[in-house]
Amino acid sequence: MMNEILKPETLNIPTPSDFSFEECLAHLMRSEQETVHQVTDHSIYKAIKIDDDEPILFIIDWKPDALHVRFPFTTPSAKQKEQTASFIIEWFDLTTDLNGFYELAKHDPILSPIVQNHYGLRIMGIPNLFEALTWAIIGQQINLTFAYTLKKRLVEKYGDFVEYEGKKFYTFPSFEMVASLTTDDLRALQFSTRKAEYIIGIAQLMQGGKLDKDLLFKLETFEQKHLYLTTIRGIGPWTADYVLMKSLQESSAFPISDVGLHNALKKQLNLDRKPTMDELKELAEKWTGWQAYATFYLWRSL
DNA sequence: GACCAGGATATAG
DNA sequence: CTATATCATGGT
Repeated sequence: MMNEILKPETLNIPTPSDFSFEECLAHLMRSEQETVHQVTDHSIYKAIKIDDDEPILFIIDWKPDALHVRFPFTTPSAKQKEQTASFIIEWFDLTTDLNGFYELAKHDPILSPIVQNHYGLRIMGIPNLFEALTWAIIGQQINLTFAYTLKKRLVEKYGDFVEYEGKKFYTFPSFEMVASLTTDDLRALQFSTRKAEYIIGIAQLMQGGKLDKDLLFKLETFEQKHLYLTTIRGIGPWTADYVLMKSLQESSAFPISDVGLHNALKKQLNLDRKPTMDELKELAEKWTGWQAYATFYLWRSL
């Protein structure tokens, strides 16, 4: 049909009934310095690479009950459409059934009000494993504002981009690119020497085929994945949990030492101090299987 | 001007 | 094994 040909390439991705696009948007808009996506007037703009090709830009809008995806810049192949769809499904964690978590939260005085305020929020992931690892390492022990500054410098210097309507849309730097850098290259962006070593080391590990998502997926248990990650230099318990939560969709991942988590609990429990490790463990017992969602909602409460 | 940031490691005791 | 210094710099 004629208008079938003229119709721009689009993609429709159904969303669950308890999905809140606005809550997810609020998460994506939390930093002015974000460089790997942009939100304008309730539309999300993002560029990704598929098969190491040129970046593909897509725009996501939401209308009940689906995400509508446009490709303004390219006419995507069937494969590109398919990969974009899988990326978005992972990004918004659309396959997780949240009923278990919401049921649990009803009986939890800490989570209950947060879930009410942010109902429909899903864990916004970082499907790209190298990006998740790098972002976690950047965020170690520094405030989020500075972390975003460092990420912005890295992305704008070593990422690729496409231009659309006068704006640049960056993809996160590839591990191949970062594997070829020296620590001085990252020191120039004000990374600490240690973090530069960690990030380049991980990039080289990935380039050598010794670390990727498939490899982690093949490990049977959560503990095995966690152990595999923490044997890598620069990846401690917090980073492993953060990455398992944001990139591997492990709902049991629990960055228990996270400062933001501590501050959120301090606020919710009206404490004049941060919770102790014993208190954290006791609270989290009720969250078994949903620690990642409990953490993500607590972060949101800050 | 301390002190803390979405920690991890190297080194010392 | 546990304790402590170190990292780089922005925000408070």
